[in-house]
Amino acid sequence: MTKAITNKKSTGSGTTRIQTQNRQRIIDAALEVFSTYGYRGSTVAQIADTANMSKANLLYYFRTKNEIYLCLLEETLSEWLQPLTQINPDGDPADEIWTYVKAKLALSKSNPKASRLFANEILQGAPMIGNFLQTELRELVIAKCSVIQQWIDQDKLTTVSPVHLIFFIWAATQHYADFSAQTECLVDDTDNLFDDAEHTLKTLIFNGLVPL
Amino acid sequence: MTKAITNKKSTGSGTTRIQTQNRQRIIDAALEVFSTYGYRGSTVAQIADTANMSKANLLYYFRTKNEIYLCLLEETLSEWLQPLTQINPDGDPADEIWTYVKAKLALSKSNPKASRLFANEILQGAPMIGNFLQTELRELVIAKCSVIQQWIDQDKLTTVSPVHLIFFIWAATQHYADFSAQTECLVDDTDNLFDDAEHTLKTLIFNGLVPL
DNA sequence: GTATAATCTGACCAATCGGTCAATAGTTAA
DNA sequence: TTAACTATTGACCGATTGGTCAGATTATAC
Repeated sequence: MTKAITNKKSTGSGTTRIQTQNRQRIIDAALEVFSTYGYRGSTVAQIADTANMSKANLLYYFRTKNEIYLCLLEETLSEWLQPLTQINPDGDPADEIWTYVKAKLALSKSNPKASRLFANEILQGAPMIGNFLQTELRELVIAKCSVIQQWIDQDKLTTVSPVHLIFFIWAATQHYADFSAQTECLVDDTDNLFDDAEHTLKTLIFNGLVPL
Repeated sequence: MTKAITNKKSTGSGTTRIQTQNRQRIIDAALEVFSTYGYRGSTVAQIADTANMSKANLLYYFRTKNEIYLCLLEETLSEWLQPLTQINPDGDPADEIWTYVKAKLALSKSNPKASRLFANEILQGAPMIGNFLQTELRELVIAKCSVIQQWIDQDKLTTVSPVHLIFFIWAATQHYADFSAQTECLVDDTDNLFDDAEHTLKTLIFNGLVPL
């Protein structure tokens, strides 16, 4: 009953092997291009080149430039937000926050292009994911803010604005992906860049700059 | 001897009144457009429209799109970096750093477009200001890092990596300009956004999250 | 093998891109 | 007023944009 690997489409509603393969090649290329130049600054020809594919063939898999972009955003968004969902209200506040910071920092290191993709999208006023920000992301952030607020109420954390604490973590971690062209110019020891960032971040978040 | 206000160019090397006026109109429009769409995503027609000027006339004042962009970057860069130069080695460390943070936050509030202009440029790999980053900015950052390091050596600050501390301040402050499309979706009280950010930032930088 | 559907391509399209140019309109110092 | 220069424009250019399409090629099921 289960469809074997096949190229035929009409015999079922399934996706062929070549389709799966090529759509992924396109998405990979699109991430490369869109993350660097943003939506408007990228061209389908450039994406096709990067994917080693003719432009016409690319447009056989995705009907428009916009369709590629939306598909790519969707695929990447969940991965990017996953760490935030992992924050556990029942865990130790400092542990939970630090685990989150480390996860975000690791993502910035392992997938900087995803970070730059969103940075470009939001810089341009979030024309495509504006609705997502106002609904799904907003709900998630509100939920996690109330967790943080509870920790504060229980005197387990210093009094801060939860949402600004989250912004701050986003900014500090994604900075290393989004502005890597800059950081790599200014840091001597690029090998230990993320380790040094992690250490400095830990000190700031938990102890502050004032010596005890 | 001094040239009076004039439209004539041949009689001297001076700039006419209309030139000064229109070049400024163009630069203002270019900031608006480039900061939103980045260099490649922006068009000269769009800039001309924003400046209420015909495209041909715009290109009478700036010969190429690239010339507008470079001129705009140059005009904006010094303003953007000015606060960093103001850090005084002889001042009180905490005061100096906090003054810097407040100045950067104020700039993000008053001129978010400039922040987004640089963000776009660096996101795309700093193709135009790469050399500037490697020379002028690098020198300035190294100088200020050694100041911070001295403060640390004198036990006036907790041990952190100075350059990462600077990154951290840049990230946290510019975030509110670069990602305003996001923050405005997620924050309820947008009126006090910068005040709340300032307060949270102060707590984090100087006290950390762990209650005393 | 062969029929059928999936895959791929080059040629092509209208619209837009950055930029030029000759001609026109406006300004200014005499 | 006028002569000389500046400012402005619409029409236009070749190149590139996102996208279409008819037809060639390839893979698969039987």
